[in-house]
Amino acid sequence: MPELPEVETTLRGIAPYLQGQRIARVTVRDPRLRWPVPEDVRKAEGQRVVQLRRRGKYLLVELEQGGLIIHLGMSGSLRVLHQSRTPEKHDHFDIELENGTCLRFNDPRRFGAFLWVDGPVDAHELLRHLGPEPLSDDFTARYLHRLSHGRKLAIKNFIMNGQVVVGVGNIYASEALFMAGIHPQRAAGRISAQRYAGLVDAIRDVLNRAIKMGGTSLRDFVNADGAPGYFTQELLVYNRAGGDCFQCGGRIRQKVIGQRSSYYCPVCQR
DNA sequence: ATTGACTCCTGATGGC
DNA sequence: TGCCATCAGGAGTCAA
Repeated sequence: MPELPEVETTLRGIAPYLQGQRIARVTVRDPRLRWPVPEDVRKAEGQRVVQLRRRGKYLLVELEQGGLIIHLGMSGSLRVLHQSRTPEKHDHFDIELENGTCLRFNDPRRFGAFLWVDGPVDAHELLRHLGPEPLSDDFTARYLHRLSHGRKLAIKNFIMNGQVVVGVGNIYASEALFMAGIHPQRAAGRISAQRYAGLVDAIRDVLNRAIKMGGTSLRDFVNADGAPGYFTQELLVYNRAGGDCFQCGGRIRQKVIGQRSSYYCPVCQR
């Protein structure tokens, strides 16, 4: 999926067209997503978009009364259409504005979500237990170090857990751990405060740079204009199994950790 | 409480 | 060309 940088890229791409505009119609063409799309989403019709925000990998559409939550899942994308286009396969829903602009959601794997929230959009249960935003001041080495105390799970799984920190998915977890020189399988509780400081810096740095490049497109991520992200060419280890480590010249390895492919340099990462 | 396995689904890819 | 296995960026849920 879209990880934090891809969701942020999507947000920045669609926000200018949505903020302050009035929603004319919500059309659900195929409600089969991660959870069936509720009829309630049509409560958005006639309402003005007060604000568009991101929380972790969730896009939040705050309306005058209630709001919408959109998650891109693994293969979802949102496109802004300036003129009408024939819906294609996997185009699950449209949010049409009074000014004629249309936001169209496509998701082949159907792991995405489109939900209605009564009341404040942040109050939804899905968002209740999320950890801090990695680009906020709440995300510190001290916080990570304390939270990891005594925990034996692999550091990669630890930082990919949304209750620990949001937005770090499989690609950027591998990248940040390489940058910080930490082996992805190291027990989270066996990493010093100092090394956590390096990891926090690495996570912030890789996410910020990826946002600047419009995200990573391995196969299907496209932004609101339908263009891919360019961070793919900046990846240091992800998807580079067998390639040379840019730091030591050794061989990049691929290993399944917690059911997900992980990439790392066994020499540089301990 | 913490952890790991399983699950949802379609599509791309590679081997034979 | 077809068939089959494998893999894919997420994350909720369940069982141990």
